[in-house]
Amino acid sequence: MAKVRTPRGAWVEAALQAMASGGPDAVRVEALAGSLGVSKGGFYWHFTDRQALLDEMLDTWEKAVVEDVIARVESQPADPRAKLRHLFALASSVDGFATELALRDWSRRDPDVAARLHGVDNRRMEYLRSLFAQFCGDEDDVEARSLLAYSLFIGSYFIASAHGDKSRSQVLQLAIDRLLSDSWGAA
Amino acid sequence: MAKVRTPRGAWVEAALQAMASGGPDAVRVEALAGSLGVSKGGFYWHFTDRQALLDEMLDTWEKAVVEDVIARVESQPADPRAKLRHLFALASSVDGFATELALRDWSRRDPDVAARLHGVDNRRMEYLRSLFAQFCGDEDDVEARSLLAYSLFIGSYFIASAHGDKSRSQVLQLAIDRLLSDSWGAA
DNA sequence: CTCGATCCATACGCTGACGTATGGATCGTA
DNA sequence: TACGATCCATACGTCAGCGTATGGATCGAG
Repeated sequence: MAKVRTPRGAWVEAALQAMASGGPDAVRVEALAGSLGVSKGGFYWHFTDRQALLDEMLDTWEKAVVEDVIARVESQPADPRAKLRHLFALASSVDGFATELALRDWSRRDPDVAARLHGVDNRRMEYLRSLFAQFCGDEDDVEARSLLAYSLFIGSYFIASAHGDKSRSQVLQLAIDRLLSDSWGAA
Repeated sequence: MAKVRTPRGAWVEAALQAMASGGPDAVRVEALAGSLGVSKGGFYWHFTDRQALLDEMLDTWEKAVVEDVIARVESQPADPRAKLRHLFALASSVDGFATELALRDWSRRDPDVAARLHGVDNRRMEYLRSLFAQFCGDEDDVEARSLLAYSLFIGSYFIASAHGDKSRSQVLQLAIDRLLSDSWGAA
């Protein structure tokens, strides 16, 4: 009756789950084994040590939140504004955002992780620029809007404040509308 | 010769420093004692346990990054736009931002910390609203700009991407100029 | 100089987590 | 059924970190 296969991928998935809910220090071999219903015996058959699991976990995550997301948005033809709204919708629905926050915190202590996040930020910002540039003439405008958009994405998951009688998603919508507007005056 | 006084405040300060550079799990009693040049013997004279130190540390931080900052901005008379620029300048210069990021990460696992951060966010957003409302008629505009401004503050410390030939502070300036502009069109 | 208050050093017990070693248990295939 | 490949259980050694206990060490006041 005992399930005989706990494949490599199952450990990685459990690790991402633990990372999301408890941060890097919660990714403990014995705890993962417990959540998978097995003992840690098998873990050391798949992985040489804990670090090997962390590396593979980062590989998996990185691909999922950059390449896969961009591919989904690009898969259906639409104008750039619609793609940006689609992007935000995808980002807002990702329940795995906790993982990203945990990784960003971790990156401040681990140079390897920091380098990976750096790459993720650059690829995302480059994609944002490419979309904004399609309806935004001024180069400075493109850069400012891209940074504001990305900041909104990051910040909206961090900031825990009330907005009076408006819901969080309503306020987000207001902000996005303004980021997608035709023109901005500078102060 | 041996320094006889390592006051309570010194432990709190060392804890904040450790929090900034290594996160909550780096706030270890024995490590703090080491960085202060003493053994942990004295620690348990001041504090009942590690949690007591963490609580006092949060009290100290909370006051420093909300009340003290607002008081500094309000201390000199200026128009609301100048105050907002002052606020951003202060925020950008704060070297203790790493502390804030570590606390935000921690808050996802600790309800008490989460409640404190929630309060901090509300007080800061309320202050932003009060400033934007002074030159911004529409209520939705005030809310959207406040959230974007706060997101920019948070996000700019997280996002690690290059901006071509422009420096990070230049791009930030571009974004702030737009947040302070007279009017925005909606998409 | 004495003495109590304040602060520190050292040694200890305990727990949780990593990694190792070794002997199974289960599965696919012939 | 036999057997090798794959996966798991258990016990163990080691180490880091918390909290405790106890005996100092230093300082200010009188």
